[in-house]
Amino acid sequence: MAPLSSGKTRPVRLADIAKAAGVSHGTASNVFARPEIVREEVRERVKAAAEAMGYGGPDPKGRLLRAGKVNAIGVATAEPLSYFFNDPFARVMMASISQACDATGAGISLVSAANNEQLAWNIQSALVDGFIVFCIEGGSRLVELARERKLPFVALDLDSDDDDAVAAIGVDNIAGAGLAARHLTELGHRRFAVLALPCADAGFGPTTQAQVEKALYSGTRDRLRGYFAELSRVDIDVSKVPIYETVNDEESVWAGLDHIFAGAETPTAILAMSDRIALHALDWLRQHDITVPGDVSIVGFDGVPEGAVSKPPLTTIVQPIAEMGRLAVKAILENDGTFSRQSLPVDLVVRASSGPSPA
Amino acid sequence: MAPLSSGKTRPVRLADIAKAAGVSHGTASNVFARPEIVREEVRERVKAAAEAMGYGGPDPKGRLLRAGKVNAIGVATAEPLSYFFNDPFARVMMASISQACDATGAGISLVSAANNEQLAWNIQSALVDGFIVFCIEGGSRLVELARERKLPFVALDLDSDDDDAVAAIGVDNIAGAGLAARHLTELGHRRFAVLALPCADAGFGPTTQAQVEKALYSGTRDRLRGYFAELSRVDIDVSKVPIYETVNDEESVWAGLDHIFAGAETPTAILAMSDRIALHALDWLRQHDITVPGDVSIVGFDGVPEGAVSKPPLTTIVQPIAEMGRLAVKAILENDGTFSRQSLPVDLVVRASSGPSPA
DNA sequence: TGCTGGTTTTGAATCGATCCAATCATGTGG
DNA sequence: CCACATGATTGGATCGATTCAAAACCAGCA
Repeated sequence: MAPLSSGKTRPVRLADIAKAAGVSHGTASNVFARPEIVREEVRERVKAAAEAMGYGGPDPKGRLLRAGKVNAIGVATAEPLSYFFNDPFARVMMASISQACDATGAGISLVSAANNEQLAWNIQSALVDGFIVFCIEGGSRLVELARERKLPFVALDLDSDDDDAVAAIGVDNIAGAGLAARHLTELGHRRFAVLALPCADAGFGPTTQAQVEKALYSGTRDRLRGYFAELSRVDIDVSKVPIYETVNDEESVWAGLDHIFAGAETPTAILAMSDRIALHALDWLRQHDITVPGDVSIVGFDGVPEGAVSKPPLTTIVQPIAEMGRLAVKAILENDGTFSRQSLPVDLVVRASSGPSPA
Repeated sequence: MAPLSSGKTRPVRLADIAKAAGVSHGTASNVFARPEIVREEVRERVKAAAEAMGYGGPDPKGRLLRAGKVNAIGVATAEPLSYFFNDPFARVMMASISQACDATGAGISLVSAANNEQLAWNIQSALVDGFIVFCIEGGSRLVELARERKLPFVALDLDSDDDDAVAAIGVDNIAGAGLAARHLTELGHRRFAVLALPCADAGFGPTTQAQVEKALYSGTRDRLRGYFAELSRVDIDVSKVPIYETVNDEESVWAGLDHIFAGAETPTAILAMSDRIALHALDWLRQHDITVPGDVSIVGFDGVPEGAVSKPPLTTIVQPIAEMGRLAVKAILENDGTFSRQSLPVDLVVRASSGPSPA
């Protein structure tokens, strides 16, 4: 019942076992960190003491402060954490990021929060050597927060192009979209519709080229520019092409198709700004007995694995997702301050969702 | 060129800005941690100094040591990190773990390594408050390592039942397997085959009941026990039921089916110990023009979402994956030392991969 | 002026390790 | 028997913050 010896058990520290083994804390530390430099007899004595006192090995918390490096990279998003495991694009990207981390022995910390104060705190207190930021929506605030930490970071998806100071990795959206459109025009299509990604945090519904030009998210804007540049080239009147802004989910995509196919002149070709949109569209078309690619052709964007096994398999613009992940990890770990923005090439992969125009 | 003023810039510390602002480090700390208790004038001065010197806010590394709690849980596996994003079961589990973490504001650290020394180090140096261990294969070593850290931890999947001291969350494999078998016997099936999960780290190939009884992984063993108990109950000679041990991938499952259907008396019902096995089996059967459930019925185990959209949709034993994740996170965060092992109930979900016996 | 009560600010102690220059011990060659 | 190289051990300094008891400050009042 002595005031100090009773009470809750404090976890054992390195210093405790050093004292118990009758050596200095320096030596005790060496037993764990560089066992070869301490005499066998002493080493055994210290290890025995550690065992006896239930010491769990040097606490990384302590080591961390001294070492400076966490050896883990943070992956941040404004979505809930489960986004990383549910969204197809995120999953492929994460798989490639984790491969790169495995290769270098770095760990991964998932950072997120749906609500805002939480998010700020999570970013501010994340124990990481750098951030990879998923800029899907509302990315700018995330980037701002990450940058405030003054840690190396890269944004994935060159979303907010207003700020050239942020390091970012993305793809050439304009060229990719051009590829998709050209593929369809070469198949003879003349009547198009666009299922767009979000332009801002607003919601979904029909929109116009002018609206999209003002879009908050440059990815959306650039893909539309790519589409339209190519369509204009073959004298299609882009002002007549319906554009429907979705939020990348089933509900908004289906609403978009309801809207698009309600018109008098229905399209024979659909340009979808993401594979997820395209896959939802495929479901809608099947349910409405519109055959693909017989009646309507559709081309996606991203190149997620689901596209390869859908019915029919999806023609799409594939992003070099694995390469992007690898580069992002490399940029964080070998951060030499020189990295800035980088735009990777994309590829058209023709599968069975596109075919000659019916007319 | 003075020896101290030149050279590489050291990151700014809280103490630096305290000095610059002419206050003590204690006050400077308060400016960030409890702004309301410091006089406005001082607060602004400190903030201005921080801004001017490019201070990124209090470094979590420092805070951590004092605070003691990391506020993150580690999820460990012996597989490569990408396992978390590629394996269907792991993904669903992770999604539910991450939801639970989101709700409490905890972060997630992914810990892994394919090779062994790396793994040990990764576990030993992970900055986490506790571990959730995925015991798929080679789980015992992982559990050992995790336990050595003397942190709270739970094993998912009650794999190594030899050791009752480890906290674990799993399902009643015997009852679940029984449910699967009974469902098929009630449909009139008499000729069975079993596609098993791994028994040990060995490889794959045909095996026997006696072998499985000695299995390293109790999950595999218990599921077989559940199957056979039920089959015996309706007087099926289980010694004649072929068992093929797979490694849960396409190659081994297909090899298993090649083997099973090479025999004279082919089964009308297949018991698959995982949905992943069942889904690969579905592919094999389709390629061999064996209709499901016309010629052969199949029942899986796990309840992954892919099973609901396969062709045909998979009859399976669903595990309460979400509940398991929630419980695991709770066990770590509210660790009061009382938690031990917990076995959750499973459900039979009948879909279209099972039907009456053809004969 | 001295005292009281309240709000701010200070600075030493702490968290748990690692690092490194100095010290101590031991053995070898001259 | 001393000088010196080699190897093992020590203990103070450090990493970057937070905490809290004590001191300082200030205003109001007798």
